[in-house]
Amino acid sequence: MLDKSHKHVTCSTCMSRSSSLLGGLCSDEVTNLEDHKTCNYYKKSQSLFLEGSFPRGVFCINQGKVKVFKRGDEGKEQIIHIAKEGEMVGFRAMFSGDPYNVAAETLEESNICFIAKDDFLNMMDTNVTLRNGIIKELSKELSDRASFITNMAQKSVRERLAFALILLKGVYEPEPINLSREDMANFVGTATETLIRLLKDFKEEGIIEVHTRKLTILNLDKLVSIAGK
Amino acid sequence: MLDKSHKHVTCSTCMSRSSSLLGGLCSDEVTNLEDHKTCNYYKKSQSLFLEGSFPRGVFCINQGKVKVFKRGDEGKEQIIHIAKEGEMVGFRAMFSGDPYNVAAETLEESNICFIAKDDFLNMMDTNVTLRNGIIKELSKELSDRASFITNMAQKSVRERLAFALILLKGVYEPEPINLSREDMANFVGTATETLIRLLKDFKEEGIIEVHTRKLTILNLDKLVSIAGK
DNA sequence: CGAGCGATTGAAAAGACTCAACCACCGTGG
DNA sequence: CCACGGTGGTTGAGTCTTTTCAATCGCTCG
Repeated sequence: MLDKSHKHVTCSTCMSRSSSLLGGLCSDEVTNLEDHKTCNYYKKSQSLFLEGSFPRGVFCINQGKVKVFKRGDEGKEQIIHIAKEGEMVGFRAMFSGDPYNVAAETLEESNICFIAKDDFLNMMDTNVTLRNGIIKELSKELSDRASFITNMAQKSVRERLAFALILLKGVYEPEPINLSREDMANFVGTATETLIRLLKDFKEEGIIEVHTRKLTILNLDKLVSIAGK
Repeated sequence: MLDKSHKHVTCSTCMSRSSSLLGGLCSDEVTNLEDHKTCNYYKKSQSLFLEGSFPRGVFCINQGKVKVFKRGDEGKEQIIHIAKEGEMVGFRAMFSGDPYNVAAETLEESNICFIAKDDFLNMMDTNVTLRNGIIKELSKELSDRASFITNMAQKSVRERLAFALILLKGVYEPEPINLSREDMANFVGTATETLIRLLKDFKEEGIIEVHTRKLTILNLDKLVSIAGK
């Protein structure tokens, strides 16, 4: 069970921070960060920010998972990314000055800290490591998305599902993967029914194991070979 | 016809530079840039860099067009972006330290300058405007790609083609759009035959006009309404 | 003039989606 | 404690879009 006291998360001892983009801060900076950040407990399915709204700061996930998604014409979500503990969410639009092009929402109960825009930009001005980390992170995501686009355009749903499960294995550590069928379909980019049928195939092929919502990968190698390059 | 003398492009008078990310340089910096950059004439279909190679610097397009693409499992190209005069190409991987995840190749004869990695990174260190411009650009592209992914996942080929033509209108200014059917298909993310059939539909609906390879948009509004949000 | 590549067309097959119905689990209130 | 209602999960059938494969056409370059 999660600690619901929002006062309890301190940056200096935060395991999520040390392995994140904010891991390179000196102790003064951490103290300063601690003074300026706020921390909140979120229930499942709560919104961090909406598409079209203007960014007021960045979110640091201390515990929990967050989906970042965009809605298509008919309102169907396309999940672009699933963020876990240690990741930061919502900083891209802060730099461009544009409103958010995506929305973010918790997938489970979570502890998430918030750093206001000005504070964060100040840190970036003074801390070269942080700045370079951010630039590197943006570049990496850009590269990931080029692959995502190519997969979406060229792979079959079966291949994409295999690929998605491999990614999800990294997000849900330790397993099992615990995601609604609809969210999983919206991540893979397919209809819920199609996703369910393919999961069934994988189950029959002994690749995965399923208990209600919870999914465990039994044969990663096979998934890798299905997913392709 | 293009000027094939690679010595002829000077940064200080370069119209492509002034409207680009490098528009904010002071005159000292421009002089310095001029000393360090090289400029080359490229024929159609020449490679700027390959997927998997390591970045040695950035490319500034003075004249011409460049496709940025990634190959899928079966070698089919997915075009991620088409860059025109004034755009810079190939800087993302430079920051992440990884090899290129995409390749770039000229679509027509082009004049393209090259700035070595160290020189560019030095400029970024000293010039806040440039640095912020880069961060902003990275963020913007990230946002574009979120939309690209969503379109790819949720729109029909017809809708995506309409969307692509609108984008291409912006790249090919003045029209006509002049792109091989295969490249266009690889941009839309479909089979060449499907693309051809849909172009034929658009032609019959009076939306576009086609002369061999050259394509002009007659009814932009209709394209917009087909493309959707 | 001929070779070759890109463009085009047709026909058939496959993959994925939609729609509709049904099931199963879970929390609620009687 | 159990019936009820609701949400999310599952299945089946039919349809439609898109792909694939094969063949033809037509321009351009040597």
